[in-house]
Amino acid sequence: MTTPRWDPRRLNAVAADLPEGVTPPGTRGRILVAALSLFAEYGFHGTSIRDIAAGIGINSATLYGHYPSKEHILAALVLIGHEELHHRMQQAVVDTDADPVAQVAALVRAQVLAHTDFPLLALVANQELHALSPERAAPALALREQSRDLALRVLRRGVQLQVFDVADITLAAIAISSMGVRVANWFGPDQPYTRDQVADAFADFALRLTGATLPARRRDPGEPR
Amino acid sequence: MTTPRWDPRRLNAVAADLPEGVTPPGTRGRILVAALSLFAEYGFHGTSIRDIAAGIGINSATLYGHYPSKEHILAALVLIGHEELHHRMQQAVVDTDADPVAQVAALVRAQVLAHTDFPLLALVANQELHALSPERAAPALALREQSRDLALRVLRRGVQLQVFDVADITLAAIAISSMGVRVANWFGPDQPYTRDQVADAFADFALRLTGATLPARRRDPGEPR
DNA sequence: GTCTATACAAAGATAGAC
DNA sequence: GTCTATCTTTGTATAGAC
Repeated sequence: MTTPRWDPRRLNAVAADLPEGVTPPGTRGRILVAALSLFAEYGFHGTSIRDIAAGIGINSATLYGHYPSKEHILAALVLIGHEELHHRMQQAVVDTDADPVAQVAALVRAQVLAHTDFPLLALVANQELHALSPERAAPALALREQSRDLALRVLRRGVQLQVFDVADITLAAIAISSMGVRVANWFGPDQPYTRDQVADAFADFALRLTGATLPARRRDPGEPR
Repeated sequence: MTTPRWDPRRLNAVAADLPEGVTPPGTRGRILVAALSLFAEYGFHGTSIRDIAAGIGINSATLYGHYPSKEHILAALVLIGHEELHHRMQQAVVDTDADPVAQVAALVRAQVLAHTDFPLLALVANQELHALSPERAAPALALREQSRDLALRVLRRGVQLQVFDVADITLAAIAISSMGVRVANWFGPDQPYTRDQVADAFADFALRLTGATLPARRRDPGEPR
């Protein structure tokens, strides 16, 4: 790929952003951001080292002064993406008290907002991880497992406390996280929802899915069910 | 890519299969199946024309006697995938009576089973569509829109009949379909669920998500909520 | 329909000057 | 740190014989 062959259609997002504090200074950081944008749009194999260099106006050879290979650039992005999600989910549990309903809502909100705030990063982290060698994918996979365990623990506890009514917490966790993962594919300026509207709606969906008892809402007051 | 660089990790599935009746006879069909397997595992750009040819023991030049370009092979697969899903969803509604609850369950079951039965096809249709030029992606996108409209119509009617309690049917439809789309990424021989278990569980999840009134289940009988 | 041979472009990566 | 130049491999695709 030298020139984009057609308008981007893979996602509905604009600027390529990285979370605060993780972008390396100088050219290293600019390489990362340019690669993020291209990997998200065209995929790892659909992006050449020359595309990345051209994106920030440097020579392709200069790239190798900062990263030893194209795969190392992807590995850095994939790790940042997984770290950001895991960090937010951990923080969500820390910031919430021991009520399983509140914990599920906080986890789903955290996951959704991570995907609305950094959709390109989420997309690359999820969909291009397979292009990494096992050794370089391992750190991200370890984080992914920790995030999954966190969600499973919250669900399991809610079932034990009889707050939730789920026959299989593994399937429930998969279903809930699936809703969140896909947010990166459709959230963006071409649709009418704010990040908080999506986070609230999906937290509600997740709690309904768990069979948690919720305050009645959105119906005409007094209308019977 | 000449030799696989590492074990497949992108999905949890085995044989590359196409729906009955759509596989072209002879070499054309074998090309399609080989390409399906490779595109699913390594992506469109991660797969070379030589890889596909080697997968069925023919010369790469022979390929061009059957398809004019690599992109045409992908376009054929992407279209088949979207047709299969759309066909199953249409059939699901036709086979179900006018109860919105039954219709949602049937639609979700159809979507889940399409993804459990042809996970590689679903993955390629969803994740590699972006590699097609707009003209060649258009037929699949049209089918996708029809499938989405079908789901929205069912949801809207359920809300009007006050069977469902959803504040925003668009977000509900996105959440429900997200659960189903992701099935292709995790369903396979390495996990303990059957296709019907997943379909049933996800149909249940979807109905809970819509706020539909459901028969009590899975709780000790008589236990109050 | 399938092969051999090959053209031609693009890709990842390195050497060495500034 | 960045550039020019270049090496080498891989990729898409075609020509023409069998």
